[in-house]
Amino acid sequence: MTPVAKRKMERRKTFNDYIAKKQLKSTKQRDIIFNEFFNYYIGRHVTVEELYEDIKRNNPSIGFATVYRTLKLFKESGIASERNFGDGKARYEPIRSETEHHHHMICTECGDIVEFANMQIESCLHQVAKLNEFNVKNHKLEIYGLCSSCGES
Amino acid sequence: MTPVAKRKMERRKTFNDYIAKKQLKSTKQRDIIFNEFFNYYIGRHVTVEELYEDIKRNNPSIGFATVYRTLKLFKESGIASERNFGDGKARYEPIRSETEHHHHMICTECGDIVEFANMQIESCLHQVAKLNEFNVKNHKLEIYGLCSSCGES
DNA sequence: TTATTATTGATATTAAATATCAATATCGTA
DNA sequence: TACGATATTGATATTTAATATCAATAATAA
Repeated sequence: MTPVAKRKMERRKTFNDYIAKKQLKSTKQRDIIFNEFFNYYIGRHVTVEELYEDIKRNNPSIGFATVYRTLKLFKESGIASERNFGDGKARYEPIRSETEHHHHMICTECGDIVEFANMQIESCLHQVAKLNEFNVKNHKLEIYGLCSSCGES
Repeated sequence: MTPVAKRKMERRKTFNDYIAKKQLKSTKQRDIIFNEFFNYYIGRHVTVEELYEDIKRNNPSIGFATVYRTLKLFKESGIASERNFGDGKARYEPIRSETEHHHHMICTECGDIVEFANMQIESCLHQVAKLNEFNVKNHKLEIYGLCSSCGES
């Protein structure tokens, strides 16, 4: 099995476990949204509206509210994360790995998003938290500026 | 002159310069809001609504829209920064120094905000940006979790 | 199969951000 | 100091994303 396929199965299991634990039900709509989101949006940052428009093309009967609620469910179950890049719209992104925590550079000119990970930053940050006796659950680092295409760096 | 008083004058000058450059006008309302914001909200993170309610007590004639617009002006002129801690409301904070860039740890239980600065994180981050030929204009790091009072760290 | 309970989709509501606009204040200039 | 051009103000309206509501429907356990 390829690593990608393996990861896909893990996510599905995590989601199923969450469904079971919370005594929720698995539905056709959730399956459709799951597949669309995790097949086509790895490494991307999609708004509820965008995903809804996308899914509607092949599944016209699915409602906006269902997409909205399902993305929240993905987030709650730990297989997706919610991002906010300052344009007033929440964005959702599939979590690729349990361990790797990545961050974003957002170009304020063209909207392009570059992802990066940096172990040193991670360790500094946990050190700072430890000093303050702060129990870290989550963290985000966003760099705003001009990407290589838009500005002389 | 104390450092605080000096900083106050610098901010005022920055703001006046911005006003002049953009051919805006200086008004009583802007003065009132300026004083309230920079006298009482250093190190704090105030919403438009909160500042409006505060100012209204001594200046009942000032409108919400004016407070809203003036905080935007502070931000544009570089003397305040806008923050968003995930509760859907924009918060404004006076910028204390031109050089020091600080970040936030937000307790998801009690809402308490602890500020911190870390040179090593700053330099890592600029290094990453340089590698990607990304021209940094701004950046934010937020750590979410439980503060020392709310959770066993 | 049935009873129970969660889900769905359409729509309504909420709340923050922002736009509108007539009345008014500011400011450079005569 | 008065005038005219222009920005500002404050009340209110509008927009928009997020969320709540609810009757009809689908999923699951017994």
